[in-house]
Amino acid sequence: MLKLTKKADYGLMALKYLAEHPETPALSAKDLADAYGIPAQLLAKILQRLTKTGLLRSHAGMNGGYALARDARQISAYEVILAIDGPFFITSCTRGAKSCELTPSCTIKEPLARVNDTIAGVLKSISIHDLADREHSDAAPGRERQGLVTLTV
Amino acid sequence: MLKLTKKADYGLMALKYLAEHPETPALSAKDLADAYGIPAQLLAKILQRLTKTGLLRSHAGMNGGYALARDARQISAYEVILAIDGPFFITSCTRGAKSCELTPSCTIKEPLARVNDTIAGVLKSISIHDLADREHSDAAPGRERQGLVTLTV
DNA sequence: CTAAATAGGACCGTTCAAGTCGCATATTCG
DNA sequence: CGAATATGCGACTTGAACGGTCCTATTTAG
Ligand code: SF4
Ligand code: SF4
Repeated sequence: MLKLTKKADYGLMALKYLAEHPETPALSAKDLADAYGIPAQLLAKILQRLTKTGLLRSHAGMNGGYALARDARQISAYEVILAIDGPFFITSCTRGAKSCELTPSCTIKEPLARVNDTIAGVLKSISIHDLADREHSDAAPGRERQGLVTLTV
Repeated sequence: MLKLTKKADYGLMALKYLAEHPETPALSAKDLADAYGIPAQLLAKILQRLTKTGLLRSHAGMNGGYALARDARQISAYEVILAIDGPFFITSCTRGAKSCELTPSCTIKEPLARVNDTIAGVLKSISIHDLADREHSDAAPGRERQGLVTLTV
C-alpha cells in the first residue's frame, strides 16, 4: 500500500542520471540500464512513455538515445509518476476513477481526497534537480531547500 | 501505485464512525459493516487487528463490540494504516524491508526515504477526530486546522 | 443453555506489477 | 545500399498481493 511502482522508481533514476550528465547529447536506454542494473527492455518502455508525455526527447538510430526535454529543475517527481503510472489517486474511488461500490455511502472520501492533494503537492514540489544535485542535503547546512506544504484537513 | 489498501480504508471508516458515536458503549463489527455496506467478515478481521495493536478495545459476547481505546484526537491515520497494512514504505527498499537487488547502486533511495518520511508525517498529523468532526472544513472558514509540514529534499 | 459476539486460521479468485519476447521502424555509418 | 544500432510498441508470462469467503473455537450476556 502507498508503494511507489518500480517503474516509476526506475524512471526517476534514469532522469536523475540524465540530469547529472547534461554534457552528453543523448544516452541510450541500454546505457542507462547498465548504469544501475535495471532490466534494459523494461527501462526502454519506461523511457518511451516519458518521451510520449514530453518529459524526454528521443532520437533513434546509432548514437541515438534520450535527453531531458526541459531543465531538470522544471520536471517534478509528480509528472514522472503521472507519466509512468497514470493518474495519481490514493484511494480506489477518487474523482475520475471508477470502482468503489460504496462511494455514495462513504463519508471519508472527501477528507481523503484532501490528503491525496496534499501528497500530490509534496511530489509536485520535488524536481529531478533536487534528486540529482547534492547528495547530502543534511551535510551542507544553510542551503537546504525548504518546501512548505500546508495541510488542511 | 501509492494507493491505499481498502482494508485501511475500511478501518478508517469504522474508526470514524466510532468517533462519531461516543455515547454507545460498543458497536459490533456487523453494525459497523452495515452502516457502510462493507463485507462484515472482512471488517471483523480488520477490527481484530486494530484491537491487537491497541487502537480499539473489544468485548465479546452479546452486546459486545468495539470501542475506541483512546480519544479520537489521539489516534492518527498513520497508526491505523500501520496497524492494518504493516510498515509504511513508499519504495521497495527503504530501511527495514528486503527486496531490491539494486539497493547498493541506487542513488535515489535517500531522497526517496526523505519523501517517505514527509508523507508519513502528513499521515501522522491527521487524527480520526479530524476525519469525523466537521464534514465541510471549507464551509466553515476561520476554523480550519492547519498542519505545517516541512519538506527538506 | 443459547444466541450473539469476538478471535483467528485456511482458502480462493482476480488483479496488477514486473519482466520478457518479438517485430516494426528510424538513423547513422561504412 | 546494407548492416549495425537505436527507438517504438504490443502481446505475453509469472508471481505476489489484495479483497473476500468460509469454517471453527471461544467468550459472555440473558
Ligand atoms: S469511496 Fe470511500 S471506501 Fe470507496 S475508495 Fe473512496 S474512500 Fe475508500
Ligand atoms: S533501492 Fe532504489 S530502486 Fe530499489 S527500491 Fe530503493 S529506491 Fe527503488
